[in-house]
Amino acid sequence: MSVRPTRPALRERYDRRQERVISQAAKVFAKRGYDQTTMQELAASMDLATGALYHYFSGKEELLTAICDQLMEPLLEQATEVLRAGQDPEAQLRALVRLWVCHVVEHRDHMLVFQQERHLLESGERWRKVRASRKAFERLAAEALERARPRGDGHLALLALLGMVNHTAQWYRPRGELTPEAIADGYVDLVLG
Amino acid sequence: MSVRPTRPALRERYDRRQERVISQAAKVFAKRGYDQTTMQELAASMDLATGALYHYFSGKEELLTAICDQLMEPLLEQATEVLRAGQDPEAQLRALVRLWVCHVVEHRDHMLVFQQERHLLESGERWRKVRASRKAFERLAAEALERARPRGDGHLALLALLGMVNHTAQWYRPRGELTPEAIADGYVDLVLG
DNA sequence: TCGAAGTCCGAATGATTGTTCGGTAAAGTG
DNA sequence: CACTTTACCGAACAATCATTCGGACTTCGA
Repeated sequence: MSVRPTRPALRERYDRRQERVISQAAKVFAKRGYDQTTMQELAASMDLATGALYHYFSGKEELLTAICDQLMEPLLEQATEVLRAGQDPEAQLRALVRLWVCHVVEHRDHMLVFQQERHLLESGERWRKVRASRKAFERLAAEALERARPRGDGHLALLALLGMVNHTAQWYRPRGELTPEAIADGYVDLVLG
Repeated sequence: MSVRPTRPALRERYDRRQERVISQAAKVFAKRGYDQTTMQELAASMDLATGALYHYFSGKEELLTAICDQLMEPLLEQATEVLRAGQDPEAQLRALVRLWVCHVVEHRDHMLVFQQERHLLESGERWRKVRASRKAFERLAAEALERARPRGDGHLALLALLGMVNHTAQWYRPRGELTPEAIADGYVDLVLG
């Protein structure tokens, strides 16, 4: 039941496989829905028996939080990095939104699952970390936007930007005409007028 | 099992109660999630026994499609109305977005349920009508936007607008500072530059 | 007022499904 | 090579929950 190996040689493999399970789960959950996906389906989709999943996770819900963590943590980290670079405000905002859109696009399945199960976030100790990450990221975005757009009410602009970027997960297709960078630039253009 | 009364005097009451059940279901589903809500909980939340729900719907999934219909149909109808009025392009767009935001805000629960269960839309005969309504509305919005914003690539602007407006359901609170009209105008300002 | 139609009850049911667990094979370690 | 840890299997279990259904009560229409 979800016990990380002691032996160093196995630990790496364990971690790698665990991450693969998370990604695959995100893919299946995104397509079929979290509740409508049975553990058996999920296991079958990665050529495992149902019991095997419990080597990597204590249960279905932990799998869900893992998906959210795998989504939010690298984003928050990279965003902090970008804003530390200290370019001029508009360049910072553009860099942040580019990073963000790229992340959404690369983690489309994670995003869709996250949005589907948004109602779980509203309460429950288990979700504290995810809630905190989301809030922290939104604060970074708010500050970057405020600096790049000093006049006017930034509040609605921020909400609009959040809407655009998050919504991107719903329509973006890899073979589409727009690159993630072009999308991000388009969004920033809208928001900066 | 979901048989509409023959007698005129009862038909009205039946329809009224059915609508109330739909709205209440939207509320509970939005808060707890569709799959995580049991029929017993749902019935209890409206002081009914579980069996009573099957007077109005043949099953849980029909309740879900009813929520989507109750959301999409009046919107599509009113939108068509607004665009038929034939003002100048920008006024048309503003009117449409106002209508749209108001609708989202008044049917917040419906919207949240709709978004949660978006993955069901992707396939299944049962969802054809809902899919068609959504597509029809998006087409209206696209045309209105195109007319009001003749130069530039309207494609990304449309997607951005869809994102903003739909996302509104996630943060809007009745006691907030922004009125639906102010929100709508803010969105249009962003999109028209 | 009478019979039919409608409304709702709520316990029982049948199917589904998350999770457990005893066992087997494989791989690391000394 | 022993032997311990790790990886995985997959049938069985226990719990949950959508749906059914026979009946009690109410309202309508004539």
